[in-house]
Amino acid sequence: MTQPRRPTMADVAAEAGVSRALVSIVIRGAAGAGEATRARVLEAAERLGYRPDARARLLRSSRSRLLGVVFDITGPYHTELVGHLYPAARTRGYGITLSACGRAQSQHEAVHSLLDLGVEALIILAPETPDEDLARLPVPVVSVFRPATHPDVASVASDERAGVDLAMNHLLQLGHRRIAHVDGGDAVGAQPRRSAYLEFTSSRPGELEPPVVLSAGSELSDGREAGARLLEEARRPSAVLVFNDVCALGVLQALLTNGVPVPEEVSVVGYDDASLAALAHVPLTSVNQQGPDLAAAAVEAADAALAGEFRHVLIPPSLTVRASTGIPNTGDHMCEGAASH
Amino acid sequence: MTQPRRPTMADVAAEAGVSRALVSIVIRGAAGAGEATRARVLEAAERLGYRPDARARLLRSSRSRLLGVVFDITGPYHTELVGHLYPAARTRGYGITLSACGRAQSQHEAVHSLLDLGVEALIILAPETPDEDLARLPVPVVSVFRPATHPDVASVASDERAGVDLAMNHLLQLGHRRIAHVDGGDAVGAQPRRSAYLEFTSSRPGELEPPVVLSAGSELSDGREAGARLLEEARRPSAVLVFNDVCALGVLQALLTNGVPVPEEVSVVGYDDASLAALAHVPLTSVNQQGPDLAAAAVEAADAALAGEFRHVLIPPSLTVRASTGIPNTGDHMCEGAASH
DNA sequence: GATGATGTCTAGAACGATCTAGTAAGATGG
DNA sequence: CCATCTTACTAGATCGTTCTAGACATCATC
Repeated sequence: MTQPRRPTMADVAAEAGVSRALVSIVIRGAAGAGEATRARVLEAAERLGYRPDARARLLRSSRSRLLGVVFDITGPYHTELVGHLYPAARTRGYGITLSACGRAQSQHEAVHSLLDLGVEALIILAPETPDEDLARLPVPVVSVFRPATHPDVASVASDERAGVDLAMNHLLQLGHRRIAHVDGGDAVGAQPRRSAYLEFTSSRPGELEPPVVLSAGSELSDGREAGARLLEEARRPSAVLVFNDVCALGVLQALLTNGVPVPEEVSVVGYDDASLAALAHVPLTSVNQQGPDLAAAAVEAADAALAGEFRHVLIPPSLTVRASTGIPNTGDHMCEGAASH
Repeated sequence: MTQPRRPTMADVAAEAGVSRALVSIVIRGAAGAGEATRARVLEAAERLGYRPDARARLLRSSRSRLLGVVFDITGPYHTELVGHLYPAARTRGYGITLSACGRAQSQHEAVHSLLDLGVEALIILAPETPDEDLARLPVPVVSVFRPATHPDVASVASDERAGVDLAMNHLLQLGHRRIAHVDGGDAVGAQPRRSAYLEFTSSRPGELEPPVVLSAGSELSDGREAGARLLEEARRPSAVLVFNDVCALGVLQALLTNGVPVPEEVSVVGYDDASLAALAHVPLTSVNQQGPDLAAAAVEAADAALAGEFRHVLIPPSLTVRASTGIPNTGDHMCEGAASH
């Protein structure tokens, strides 16, 4: 049971018959070592099973090449994005440390626990803190999902307007004329999606009927309630664009349990294309925010921010069409399906 | 934009007019400082906005009181448990560092990145590595979800047998006599649930019909296929216990899309009581693994393992009854009309 | 008054890496 | 042959903590 002490650089140096400093050079892959000794040091390190100690490295080095990621453990889409961040960071030579926030740990606590570890930059998913406070942090910050307004805060977000346009054009081409929106209340991303919806509908007075916004939120229960209210509308919309997938699932439940078939009577479009979108009873058509692209852009933005350039990136989304959308069964449409991109 | 250097212990020491060592004592809350100076040091630290540097602390101290948590970012129940681990660790004076595994990072890599950081112990959710390899790691390991067989690996898991018994007794009491099991293939936890099911059914030959096991997996598609096969059974079971909630959702979809109402024709029980169980079209009755208890036990097991005691804990689960289970409407021994709506 | 227990505080050496400055040896050039 | 540049390497300081050993009072005990 006595565990042998973990080998250090000094051990490798002794094994290879060189100085600690040279081992450091070789391990980092830095210039300044001869080809023969480099091989000898690497072989010694291998033989001893040496791994650099992250604590010491973090403490001493000026560039730790470590990115801190703050995510909300309760947000289903957050964890998906975190999964994409690992490869994105790795290919750019960065490491990643996570800190989760949620009921037990505030975003503020998560941020500071990462700063204490000496991360070079922070990637915060859906930050709650105002941009100006983020700008005051001692390391550059990349705000993901929420576009930043402050010049010293970088941001990477999905192009919400483009996403809404994709969904609305899809419904329009299917022949829908009366399209409602179940919004996300004050959740991150709700406001831009709502205004994109309003602008889309009101800019096409000939093609589309006036906007119908049902105020909801990001939870399943919000969707259920909104779905119930949708059914009470005097002239029921033939399609509905919902704030996100979880909420859309609620709408779906409300419709189906009230005997309104989807998509025959009402088409439903979700947002996020989270894994549960495909899991729904009627698989959801949903706007895909391109997680891998968002992740790659976030790491690149962190890299640029470390060089002093604060980018503001918008990633164009795509639309994943599944079974929850179809041609409306009522009235004056027909043979609209001709248009395709 | 010039960020002021982060204050160190030396700064606090100078501000309070004491030595660095004393500041260390006060900050750690260790014994050996006078009441008056303790207050003075704390006030100086507060004034400068001092926060201890985790890197240096980790590097130097023998007891870092840091637990490394390895979880699978793609497992929906894993992230839920991670959320419970934060408060569990905090109340016991531990900190937590996460490392995710998944497509981009193997469990092995995740483990070693945490070891490089100097964690005192590892909590691994559903370890893939054999126990004997885990026992050889330089820090104690707590295996969560998978009971350990090795004496030098601690483990905390849900009592699968008790969970299956809860579900089966529930169905039995509702009047079901022919109960099938859709299993999880080779997923973690599948084997004990399957054998608990087999034992339960075969130990009650008078009350229950012989076991029907449909081999599946942990994915939605596995559930869909198993659900389709269930409908082809010569004598269709009136209830089915499914490996986990995701898979149960698949079964549910297969049943509903084939016009078999749940729970009127077939009752469905899931496992995990994940948040999506309540999100289903027909909310799932599911076995709850008591996440907060599992998390608390995992941290306590890590604590005990650090003291040399390797515990093997089983947490008793509970059953959350929702709409997917009900009285069977066909029965050799029951009247037909009883269960119809 | 010597002796030992405290209780409070400090100097300085770790921890294991990186970084700065500098040395020694050989190559290049006039 | 001397000056200079490059290449390969090393000694020792340094990052910000914790830890060990000990100093210096104060106080009780013999």
